[in-house]
Amino acid sequence: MTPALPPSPLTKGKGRESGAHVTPEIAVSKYNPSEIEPKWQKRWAEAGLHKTAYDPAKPKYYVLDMFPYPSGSGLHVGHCEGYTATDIITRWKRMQGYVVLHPMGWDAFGLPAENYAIKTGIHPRVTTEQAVANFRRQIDSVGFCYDWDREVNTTDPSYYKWTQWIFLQFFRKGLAYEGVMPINWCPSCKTGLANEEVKGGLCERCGTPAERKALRQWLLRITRYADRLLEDLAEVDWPESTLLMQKNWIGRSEGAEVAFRISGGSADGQELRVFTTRPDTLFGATYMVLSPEHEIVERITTPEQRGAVKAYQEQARRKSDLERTDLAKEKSGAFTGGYAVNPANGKKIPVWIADYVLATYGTGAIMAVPAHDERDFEFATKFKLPIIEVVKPVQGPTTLPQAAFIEDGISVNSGDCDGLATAEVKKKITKRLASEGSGKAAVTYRLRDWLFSRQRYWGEPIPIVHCPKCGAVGVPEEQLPVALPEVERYEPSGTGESPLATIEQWLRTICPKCGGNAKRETNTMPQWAGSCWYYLRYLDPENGREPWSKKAEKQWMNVDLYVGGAEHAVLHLLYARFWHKVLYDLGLVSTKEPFKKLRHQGTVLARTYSDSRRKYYPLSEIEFKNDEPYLKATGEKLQCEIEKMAKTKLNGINPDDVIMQYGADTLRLYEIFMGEFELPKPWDPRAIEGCNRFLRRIVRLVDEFDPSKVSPGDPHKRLRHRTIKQVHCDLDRMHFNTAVARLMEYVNELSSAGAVREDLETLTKLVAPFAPHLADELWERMGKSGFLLTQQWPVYDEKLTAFEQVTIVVQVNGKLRGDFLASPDATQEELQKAAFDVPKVKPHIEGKTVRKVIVVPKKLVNIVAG
RNA sequence: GCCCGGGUGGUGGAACUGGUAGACACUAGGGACUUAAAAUCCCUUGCCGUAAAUAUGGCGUGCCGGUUCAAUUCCGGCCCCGGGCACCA
Repeated sequence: MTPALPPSPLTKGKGRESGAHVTPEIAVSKYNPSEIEPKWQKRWAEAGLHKTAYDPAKPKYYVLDMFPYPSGSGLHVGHCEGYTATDIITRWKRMQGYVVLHPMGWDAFGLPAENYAIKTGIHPRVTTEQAVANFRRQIDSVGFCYDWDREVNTTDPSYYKWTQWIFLQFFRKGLAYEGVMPINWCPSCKTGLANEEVKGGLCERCGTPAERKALRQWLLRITRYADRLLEDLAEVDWPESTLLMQKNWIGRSEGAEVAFRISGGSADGQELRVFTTRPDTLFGATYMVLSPEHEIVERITTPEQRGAVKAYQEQARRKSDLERTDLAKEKSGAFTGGYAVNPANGKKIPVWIADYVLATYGTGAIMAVPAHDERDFEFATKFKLPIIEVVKPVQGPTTLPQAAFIEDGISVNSGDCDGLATAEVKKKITKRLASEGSGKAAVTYRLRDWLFSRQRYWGEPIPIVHCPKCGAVGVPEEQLPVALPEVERYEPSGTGESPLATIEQWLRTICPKCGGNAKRETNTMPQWAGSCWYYLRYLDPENGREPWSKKAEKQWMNVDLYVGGAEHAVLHLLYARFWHKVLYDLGLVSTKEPFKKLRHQGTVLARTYSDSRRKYYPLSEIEFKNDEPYLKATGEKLQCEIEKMAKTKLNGINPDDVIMQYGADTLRLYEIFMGEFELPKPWDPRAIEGCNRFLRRIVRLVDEFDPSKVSPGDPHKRLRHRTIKQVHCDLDRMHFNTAVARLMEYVNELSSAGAVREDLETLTKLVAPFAPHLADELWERMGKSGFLLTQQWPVYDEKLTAFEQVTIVVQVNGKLRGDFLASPDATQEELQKAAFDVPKVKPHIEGKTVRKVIVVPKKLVNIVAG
């Protein structure tokens, strides 16, 4: 029934030289990944196995990795973790009959290549090409099943032609506009930064403190989509923390806009509008604060206060973002001399300026309610401004006058609102303001428009022509792409403009509208631009007439699973969602959201070794005594920590080295066996060994297959079905580590108790998504033909996954005292009776009264006695 | 300061909606095979006791308290680590 297996190519391996004195019969099976992995990669490529063609007869699945920036240092094991996960899912889905789209490409515009060009004069295109080739080689060596026919590269003119085309659609809809405004400027990168790119006052990329600089810039009106970017988060299956970050970044607050009338001075009678989330505290507004940059400051300031106000404005201007955030603990400000009237009670209140009020949020002005806002409280205390309580806690004592009471409560000192609850007062006052024409309900967002221009060379040129007569004119679509010209030097020009501004020949052009002389836009797009729509280009990468066809979009969208680092939780994901919504409005895509399910891989950490001066050393310079690290050269004892992999910390692991030593299948297996996919986890070079051993045991199992060693029949039938079920369910939850553990248990059992053919075939199929090279090799070795990717994923029979007998544990007063075996169908009465008969249980209930017995079917019996 | 994650053996980590804590793996120790080594296989490995042959009692999931017959899991308070935000009115 079971045919004898042909001799294994696996048994050859290294043994070619030793073959002379080792007879095949007693050959120890060898697992030689360096032989079988290239062999199968070659066969897969020759068969075009990973090419995807849409098939309406099959369900579709779109699995996307965040495409990498091809850096010069190559792929690291952190990339491989996410790619391994999506590869496993892809193979698993394909075996289940899905047609799976799983592409890869390059986010290749960016600063490192450009900075390298500035240093060396080598064109970024050249370094990028080299880096891409290296990445490609590395990715292929891990055996990932990407459909390379769909490869995209954001720096390819045939790609950025469409990035520019999309920009023009934005421009046409009024979603891209020019503005001269103080922007975040990184003096080191010599370029403007979007709000999202400044972290704690520092440039996100290089850590240099950001400055303010007024330059002509392009902006995208992302704020117009704030509400939809928020609402549609309800449709997606994303990590809770990422959803929260997006929500916080958009920062919607509901409240009211209130108009205060200025009293006295040259601005007498003018309206001063503020935004507040607490209109209920209007009676407690005892002063107002404008941001130092507010346009009305000029007119409201009295001659006596002019000096102080000017000085304060100057001081605020000089403060960098860093100082405004980190160091601005102590409140500061200046009185303008002007007054405004509180519309609630007609009282005149002073108007101040202070930099704790931001020019860019709300209306750039606030009503200050020191009794119920911490910041206003602090400011009022410092400048001795009146504090009037208008909200009392529903019960218990208030925090005043020691601290502001910021909770909701019951209104006091608020005229006819006294005694009402905060929520009610908010509505009542807003309504009244509206009827008096001095206010209305309002919503404000923290989100700002997206600064979309960079003064850099290595990016997509913004396809705009500046004409003295017609203004900014979009480049006609048939003239796209506006290609990057060759330049002599890559440095930004002295004026802060991009190097493109120095290429006269390229710069000068004809206005598409009037035919007069005009100049090209010299700003380029930020790196995020290309990644805002790459997932759409994969659908139809060769299309020369349009960015993608409607048909392809309908067939493949949404992305069913998107995997990438959590560092993109705000930037890339917000920008891509924004573009997608604009494309939706243009009728170019049919879904509101691009990425249905999103998961982040956890960061891969590794040990670092540093001396007392915090200088890092590579493993090669370290020796271990009693497991403790010492520097070989000096014998100094080193400090060992577990940190994120970084070049500077010398703790990076190159997948090439792992593949050379253990093979790609072992690398893949270890990547996902390390720990839970979404959590950070340390790379332990020793633990890889276990994964390699596991694969070798599988090889032996097949190699030494001997049906006579196993008990008759199909002894592992239930275990087999249970294993299928568990692996399947774990993959569904992306719990790869436990799926592998289940496979290990199965292999352990088969190794000790022998296997039937069915076991080996099932095992090979189950292992295939994880270790595809080895699986295909074993499949062939078992006399089968074809690739496992085209085989059917094993199916389990639910009935057979149940145990024939289950262990029932017996507790007395919650403490484990014994156990017994029972049928899973045993009744509660039977279980209870059996529990009392367990010998070990008896002494614990002797002489006691049984008060209660709890029986949990298939699990336990708890006897409560006392 | 606020908002999220997370604290489980020597180590990485398991444990579905409360029901045998420590699956699976690594390390370490012991043994088998071998001329030897590697590989492989078997045993032990949370801690503390009693017994020391099979055995057996207690403690134990960051800390303190609560709910429950039963808590790694639920609730309240606190400590530590990682990430995000940081005057957003």
